[in-house]
Amino acid sequence: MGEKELRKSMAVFPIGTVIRLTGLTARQIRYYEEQELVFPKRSEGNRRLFSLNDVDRLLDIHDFLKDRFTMADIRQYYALEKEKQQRKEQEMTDRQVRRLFQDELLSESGLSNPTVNSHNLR
DNA sequence: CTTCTGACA
DNA sequence: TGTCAGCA
Repeated sequence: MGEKELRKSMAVFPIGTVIRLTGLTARQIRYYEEQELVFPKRSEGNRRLFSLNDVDRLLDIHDFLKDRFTMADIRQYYALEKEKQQRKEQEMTDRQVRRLFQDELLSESGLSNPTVNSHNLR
């Protein structure tokens, strides 16, 4: 995760700030969480802490609801989104594994190390 | 003063 | 979804 995504995922806003940022009511925000559409973190005092991503998601949820989608519809939508991103993450790790494997083969065959290379080439 | 959970005249 | 109660 890049530092940019990291900042967007930092849970730091109390519900009051989110209310001003989204125009939604506390009731709506808490209800969306109750329906497992958003998962804000909690402070030590059990206060909800939202991230910028949470704010975006709340707005998206509200739009979906406005377009008459059900809570279940929205939950499934995010479930699919999660699977897609997990596939991408898996592909990335696969690439990393392949790269490491290739590096090992190149290293063992002495074709990647310039120092050893110039030596073996006599 | 702000937020939280639970409940419903 | 609004709103009020009683806490923390």
